[in-house]
Amino acid sequence: MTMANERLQEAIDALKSTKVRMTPQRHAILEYLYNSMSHPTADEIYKALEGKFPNMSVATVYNNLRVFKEVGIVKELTYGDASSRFDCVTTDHYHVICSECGKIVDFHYPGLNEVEALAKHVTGFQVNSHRMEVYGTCPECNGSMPH
Amino acid sequence: MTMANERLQEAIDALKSTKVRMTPQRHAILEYLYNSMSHPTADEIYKALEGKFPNMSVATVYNNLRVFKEVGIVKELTYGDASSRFDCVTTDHYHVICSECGKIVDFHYPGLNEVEALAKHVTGFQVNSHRMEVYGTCPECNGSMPH
DNA sequence: TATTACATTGTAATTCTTACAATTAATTTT
DNA sequence: AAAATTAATTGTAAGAATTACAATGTAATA
Ligand SMILES: [Mn+2]
Ligand SMILES: [Mn+2]
Ligand SMILES: [Zn+2]
Ligand SMILES: [Zn+2]
Repeated sequence: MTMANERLQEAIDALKSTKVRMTPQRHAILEYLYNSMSHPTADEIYKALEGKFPNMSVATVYNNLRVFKEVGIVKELTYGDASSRFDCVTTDHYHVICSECGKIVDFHYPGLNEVEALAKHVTGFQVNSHRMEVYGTCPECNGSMPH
Repeated sequence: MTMANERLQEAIDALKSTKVRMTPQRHAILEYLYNSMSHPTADEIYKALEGKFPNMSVATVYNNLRVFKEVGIVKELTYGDASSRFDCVTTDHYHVICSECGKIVDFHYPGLNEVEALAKHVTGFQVNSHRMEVYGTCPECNGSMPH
C-alpha cells in the first residue's frame, strides 16, 4: 500500500468515528487531496473530478472541505484576493510560495516559540498560534535549473 | 508638530516627488491613516470620511490605496475571507491579532533571517521575503484586564 | 486660455464563497 | 425489507470584497 493510500485510509477511519457519512463524492475529494500532494483550490478539485462526477456541484466541494476541516483532516490556507488552498498534511510545517507561478512547497523549521513568547510579553495577548510563510521564486521560475 | 503629522508630511513629500497629484480626497485618506494609527479597512476609511466627502466613491479609496502602495508609503495586509487592512508603518514589524475582536497590535522581533536561509537551502527557492503573524486574544477579550 | 494628463465618480462586472430549498441517498428503526 | 429519520447533494441565488470602465471633473502645462 502506498504512503498516500495509507494516509487516505487513516482519514477515512477518522471520519468513520464521527457521524460523517462516506459518499462517493467525499471519497473522491479525499482521494484527490491525498494523491495530489499539492495544495489545490476548491475549484481545482472540482475541475479534476468533473470527469468522474459530471453532476457534482461546486457547493459539494466547499461543503466537504469544511467538514474535513472540522474533523481536523484538512487545513485551509487563506490568501488575500486569491482563493484558499487546502492541505491534507495537518502536522506543523511551513510553506515557501513562488511569487511567479504560485507553487507551494512544504518545509519544516523548529517552532517559533520564542516569537510567540515575545509577542505575549510585549502585547499582553494570550497567544495560541502563528502563521509564517516565505516568499520567493522557485528553481523553475528563476532560471536556475540545469537543462 | 505631532509625530503623526510629521510622518504625514513625509508621506506627502514622498508623493510630491512623483507624478502623483495631491487632491483633497487623497489628503484626507492619508491623514486618516496617519492619525488613526490602527490598521483600517478600505471601507472603514470610506465610512470615516463620508461626513467630510459625501460624494466620495469607494473606488477612490481603493484607487488611492493602490497608488500609496505603489509609492511605498502604505502596506496592504491581506487575509482570507475578510477584507484587507492597510498599514502606514512600512518599516519591518509583525502583528499580533486578536481572534475575538480582530484587534491588530504591532510588535518587533529581530529578523527571521535564519528561516529564510533554511527555506532557501531545503527548497532551492530564491527567497526574498516572509510573512509572520501571531494569533491569540487581547487583554480586553480574555478577561485578564483589571477593572 | 487651450491642451493635455491625471483623478474622481457611479455603476456594472468579477471572483470567491456561502445560503437556501428541493431532491436524493444513507442509516436506523420498525 | 419497508418505513422513518437523518444527512448529503445539487442548482441556483445571494453576499462580500474588489476591480473595470466610461463619463465627468480638476489640476498642470504650454
Ligand atoms: Mn503543506
Ligand atoms: Mn502594523
Ligand atoms: Zn515558480
Ligand atoms: Zn480582542
